[in-house]
Amino acid sequence: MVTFDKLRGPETYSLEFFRERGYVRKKCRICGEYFWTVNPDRDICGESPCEEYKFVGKNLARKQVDVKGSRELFLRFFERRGHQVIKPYPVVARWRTDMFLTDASIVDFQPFVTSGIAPPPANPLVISQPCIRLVDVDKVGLTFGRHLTIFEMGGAHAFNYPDREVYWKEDTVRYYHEYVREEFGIPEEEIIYKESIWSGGGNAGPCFETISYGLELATLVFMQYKTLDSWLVELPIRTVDTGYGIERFAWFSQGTPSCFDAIYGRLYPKLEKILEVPKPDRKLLEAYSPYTALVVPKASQTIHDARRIVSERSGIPLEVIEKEIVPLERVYALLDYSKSITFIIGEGVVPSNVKVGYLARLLIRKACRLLELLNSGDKLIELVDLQIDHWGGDFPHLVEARDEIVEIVESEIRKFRETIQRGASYVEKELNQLKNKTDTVPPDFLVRMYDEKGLTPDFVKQIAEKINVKLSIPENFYELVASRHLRAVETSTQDWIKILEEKVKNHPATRKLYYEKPTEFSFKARVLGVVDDYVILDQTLFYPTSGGQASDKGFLRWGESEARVEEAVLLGGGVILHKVQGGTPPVGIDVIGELDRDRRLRLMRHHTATHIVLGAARRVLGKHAWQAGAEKEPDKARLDVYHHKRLSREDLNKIENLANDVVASRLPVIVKWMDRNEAERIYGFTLYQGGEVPSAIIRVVEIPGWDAEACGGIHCENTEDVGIIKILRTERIQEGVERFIFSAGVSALPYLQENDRIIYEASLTLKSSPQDLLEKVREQLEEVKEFRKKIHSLSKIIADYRARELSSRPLRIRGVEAYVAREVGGDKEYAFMISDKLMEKAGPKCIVLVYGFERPNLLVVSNEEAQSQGVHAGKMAEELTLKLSGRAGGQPRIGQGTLDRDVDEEALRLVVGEILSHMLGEQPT
RNA sequence: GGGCCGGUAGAUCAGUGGGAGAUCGCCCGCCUUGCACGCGGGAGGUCGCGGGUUCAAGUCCCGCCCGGUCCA
Repeated sequence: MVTFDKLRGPETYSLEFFRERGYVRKKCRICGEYFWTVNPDRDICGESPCEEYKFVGKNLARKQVDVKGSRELFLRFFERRGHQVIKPYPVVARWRTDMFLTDASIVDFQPFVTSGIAPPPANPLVISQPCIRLVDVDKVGLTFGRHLTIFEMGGAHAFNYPDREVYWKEDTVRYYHEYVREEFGIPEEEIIYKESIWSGGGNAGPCFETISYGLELATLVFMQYKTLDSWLVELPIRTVDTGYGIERFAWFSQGTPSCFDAIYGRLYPKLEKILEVPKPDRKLLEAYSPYTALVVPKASQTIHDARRIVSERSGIPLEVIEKEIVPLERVYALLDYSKSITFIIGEGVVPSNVKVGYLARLLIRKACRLLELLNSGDKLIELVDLQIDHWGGDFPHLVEARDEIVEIVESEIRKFRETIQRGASYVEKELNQLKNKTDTVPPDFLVRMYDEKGLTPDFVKQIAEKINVKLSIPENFYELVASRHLRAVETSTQDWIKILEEKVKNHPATRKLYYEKPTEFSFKARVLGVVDDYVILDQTLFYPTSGGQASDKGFLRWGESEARVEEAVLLGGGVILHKVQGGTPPVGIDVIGELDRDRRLRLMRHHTATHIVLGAARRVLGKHAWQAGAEKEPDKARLDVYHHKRLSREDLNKIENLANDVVASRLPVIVKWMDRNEAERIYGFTLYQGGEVPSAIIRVVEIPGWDAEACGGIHCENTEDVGIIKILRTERIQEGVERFIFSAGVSALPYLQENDRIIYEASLTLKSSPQDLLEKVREQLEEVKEFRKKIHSLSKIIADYRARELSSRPLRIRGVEAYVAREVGGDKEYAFMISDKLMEKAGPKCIVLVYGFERPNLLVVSNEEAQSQGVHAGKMAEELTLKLSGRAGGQPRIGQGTLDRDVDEEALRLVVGEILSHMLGEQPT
């Protein structure tokens, strides 16, 4: 074990090669880092931000290359030096659970190769890997292309095993030196090697950052440690991890003002048509560009600071920068974002609010906002199209996926627009309300808008300015957001597994008979151990819960005894535990294991059906319909897939039909163990629908011409064995993920029968037939509506009639008229109709109605004149219930309540009279 | 996975425990050569679903469904 400090000494970096070439070790007077140079007078390391770019506008390289040229030059150079060229991996790192996007070429080989679980596809190898990094997403453009969210990393990799050394530091540096000398003609005094330590993804090692003319062109990493807290532990496999900046070499070779000119130079005419941003004067750019080296993407340097520094050093006034450069920077960022979007969506990522989908959404929204600033709000699709054209030659999968990419990006833009529109009107309303009450907007308003409506502070401010509300964005805005999300850390529920693993660690891995004899249902095995209720055998046919397939159940028998197997559990070390009920067998004897045959067959059908449905979903919905999760039980299975909109009835029918076509086609289900690299080569990365598979040899389940997945499950031998696939229902479990719940073979029967029963009984109840049921239900609903209307109009007629009747015999007390009635039926609406009618006449009056069939309800209404004389309807209602029964309450105009016991009209008149006299007596007029 | 906001007429949304509303759209009529505007009238609602509290729930509480959004 060593510490990071130990790596900092000169001995780590001192090479024979440097001695040969006359390199000396110097310390940079600006950043204080050590670097190697052949020029003993040099005292600046040359890397940004210590020095400005020295190559802009100059023709320093032996040849000029674009991205493709740069990539080819790099690959061929190393191919000639014994490296095998490997095709690039996806930018979406689906083979890893610890990261979403491929952000370096070495990621392709982590963790399986670098940790020794699987061999590399070749050794040494060379690859040009598209990488996506979103850490500096907001600074893209400011550095004129030194930072990109998407770039190609030229990786020359050698994996050094204890028994096989390929090459290490000396050759790595020699290769680099040769490359820049021979291919680009960079003179030795301009090739600087700066010492550094690289650390990431749990690994670390010393490295050289190579610098020429102020630009870091490559990083040469010697990965040889695992990081453990602050300690470094030696790895058995030392990995040469070099990253050559393919775009940076192109930029340097062309000497253009920005890296974007080098990448997209020939695209500008088309681009100007789309965005209408005039290209600034080349002289201005060449004067400005070198100083963008001084911009560092750190929080300590605000965008404003950066602009001021560049303005001072370049002598270009801030106003000119704002007017000429800033719009261009936005165009640069848009080029970069739209390329990232194209690549991510092109690999089937569905924008959402979770995981990698969230990153895709973030990029699309940032791009939309930038386009709005350039008054080209609706041009993202055109940019994406442009990117597909531009990169389609080198990455043909983008062209194949064009329609899907466009559809998904369009759908996401639409969602964003809706969010913005909804949010804008909401903010305006809220702010207008605030404006009436106070001058200052409370600080949590911005946070609330961001959290609840997804509106950024600058957007809210924009709206506020429109309606003349002053508002300032707090410096610590994102901290305020974060503080809203403080919560308890989730606890691990896997502790019991760890305890069991500890208890069985001395047992050998259980032999998996279920793979050797997937069609057998009974077996003989020896009992190796018993832990609590768990039995350990030397071999087993019981398939343990894994890969979403539920465990087998059955019996263990020995002598006259037997125990029920409730579940089989696979532990980390490969030991399978059989959880039994009804006693455990003695250790050392032989037992007969017998599977619940019906259960196993149902599980097999559901597992094969899951692969078939996934294949159908991918064909109907698109290649983006990756599996997001799956579970197979005996009675049903569920499959979650990524998709950007709700499944329609039509999608569902298509998928169900297609799946059953495959069932009926009698396709064999082929299971084979394959070398990982070979399987990836033949089937591609769609193998990993179920997530990462941590081994060199993987089990591939293939339905020829339909689906192939790395899968550990037990399957039918032929698709026809599945019987039938019935999709029972679908759910949207979260944004961008749809769930299919389906049942296969005999398991589907109870669901179908239940549906039949419901329809049958519904038909019977409605005195209809299953065929006419739908029409009958519609008719009945119409009828109910009609009846409602009829009741309404009849109520009106009766109410008017009753009102006339009542108006002839009011109770008169001190000039106030009281109309009292016990209505035999009616509802609240009817009672109000009577009251409204009676109230049409002038004069102080109140109305007391008891109505309703089952429970007597009470309504008291008092008009303004009566109220002014002291007749309070709410209080009257309350007092009525006190004298009679029940409870009531209300306001001066209206009182309502319920009586517990019925009351006849005469008694009611009497009580109302009493209360009214009392009320009027207290406040005599 | 966790947090927060929301779901009321075809659309956009008000709604304070006590009678379900506004605006636009739709239909009819008036005005007009016609259209738009204007005027008058009308249709359109299981207040997401299910429980609970209450004399009384669109409104308060709980659960579920659906949508939005932020964080990991």
